[in-house]
Amino acid sequence: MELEIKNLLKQQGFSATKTRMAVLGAILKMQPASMQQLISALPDVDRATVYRTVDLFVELNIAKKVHTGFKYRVELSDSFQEHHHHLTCLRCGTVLDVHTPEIEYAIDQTASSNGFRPVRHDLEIIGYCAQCS
Amino acid sequence: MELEIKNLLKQQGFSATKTRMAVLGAILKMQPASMQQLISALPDVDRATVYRTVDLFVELNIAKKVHTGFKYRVELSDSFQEHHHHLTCLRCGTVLDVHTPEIEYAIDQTASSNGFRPVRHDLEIIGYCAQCS
DNA sequence: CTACTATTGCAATTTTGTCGCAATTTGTTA
DNA sequence: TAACAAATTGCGACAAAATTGCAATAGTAG
Repeated sequence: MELEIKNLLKQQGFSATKTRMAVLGAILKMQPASMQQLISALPDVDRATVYRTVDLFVELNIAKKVHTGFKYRVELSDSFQEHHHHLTCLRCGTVLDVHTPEIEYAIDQTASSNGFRPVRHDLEIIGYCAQCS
Repeated sequence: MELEIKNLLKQQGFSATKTRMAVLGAILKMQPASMQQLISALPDVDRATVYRTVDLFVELNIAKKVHTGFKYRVELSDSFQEHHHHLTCLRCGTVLDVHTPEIEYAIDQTASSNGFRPVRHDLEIIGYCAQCS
């Protein structure tokens, strides 16, 4: 995975620097990761650089920003892992990943029946997990 | 609508002040409205008051925060208008409201099949509208 | 190795959101 | 309606989050 992305960066004319690889590593390890989490996990990388690197990753479609609760978090884009949604627990904060064809289908149907051509979508489900219910 | 909410406020032990009604009016007119939009639309209301008022509305389930693009916006809660989702056009910025039972059903199914008790959800569809496709 | 370009850290700044408190407004009671 | 108590608001300071310009550094090609 790291190698694949390293090549993608070079291919697009960007360097696969240690710093960028460090940010990538943190995203891989913590996803979905908030900016604050990434920043604290990378004490040797400047805050501004973390922001700029994440923005670069988003532009290159390596990562994407999703919402869990009321702030966005960063995770690998759908090109590098299966498209999925998050179930966020209000009590313990656990984030569960789910993939459901039915939801995808319903979303596409709804969009096209409105003459809308969907590019992407973002679904966030908030509630209580099995343990906290 | 304003009257209904005025009564709800009083009923809950809060005053329906001019300031609060002004914030409500701005939400009604601009929804979904970003905090910055609300703040600029209400030059005579202090920034802190706008935040406090929106928070109060959210607590009382008069308004809710939703995501369109990458910051949250404020709109009336589902108690005062039909639950819906947004189709946001990348080109012209139009936001289309849609309501689809199929999506709701699929979301509930997915949540419960994971032992998750959903409280609310937020779906945002990004793409191109009929005119801009 | 040298020279050029991209990347990074740093510091300053902007934007966003919060807090305590004094002043004002609102609601109540007489 | 006058006056008091409680709720609400504005103000100013502050804190946190995000962005920017620029100089120093690291990466890359020849």
